[in-house]
Amino acid sequence: MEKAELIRFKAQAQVMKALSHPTRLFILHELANEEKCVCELTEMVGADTSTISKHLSIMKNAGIVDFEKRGTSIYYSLKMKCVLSFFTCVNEVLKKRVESQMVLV
Amino acid sequence: MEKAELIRFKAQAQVMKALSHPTRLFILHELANEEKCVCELTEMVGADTSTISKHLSIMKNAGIVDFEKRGTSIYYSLKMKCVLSFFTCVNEVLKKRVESQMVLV
DNA sequence: TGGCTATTTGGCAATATAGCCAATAATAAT
DNA sequence: ATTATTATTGGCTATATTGCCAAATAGCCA
Repeated sequence: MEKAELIRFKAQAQVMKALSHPTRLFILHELANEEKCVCELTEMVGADTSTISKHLSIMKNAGIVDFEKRGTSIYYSLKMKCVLSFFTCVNEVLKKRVESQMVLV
Repeated sequence: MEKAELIRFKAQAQVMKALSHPTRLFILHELANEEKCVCELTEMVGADTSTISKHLSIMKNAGIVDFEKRGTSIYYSLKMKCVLSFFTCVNEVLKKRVESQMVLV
């Protein structure tokens, strides 16, 4: 593997990793509909504010979400909507997996 | 977050996680062209055979790759080609990130 | 100002992941 | 049969991730 290739794969992996946690997928799912502030997401997930803040920070650093300060709240929104298209495929993968498990029964 | 939702997000996260490591992305990239045996991938990556075997196992469990034994070799192939389509978007994310860094200079 | 709410950051402990080596299994070739 | 080749698994250590708490920061309002 070449060095330039490795750098690119690392960068891609970082973006994918930002989409590899159940809570972050939930957040993505919510932001797909409309922007939400940290407190709203915290409430919905039922975790500590700091935990949600860190998840959002990971997604922000990956370039997936954007934020805007309004009053004391910070509203996060989905910056790269194209990531939503991943889930058609991911769900196909899951479906195929279930199907092949069915065969075993 | 509902329980059924959580289960689904966990399953999706597992698939995404299988695509969140530079080496696994390299493997994906190679398998996109043609099937490869573990020894070929090991050679290309330059890691221990056991390391590559474990990476392949993660991708196999996620339902992304398939394998076939032929002789003493085991050939892995890309089962879910749709995952390749992710990278158009991932590269857009990376491009936007670079662009916004450019603005800062 | 002082207090209140919203968010981020640092620190820490628990857990998960990665990668090497050694041991094992399965097939092929001499 | 014995030996060589290919791959998987278990074990171990190093590193990364997660999630809570506590502390710090920032804006709003009385």
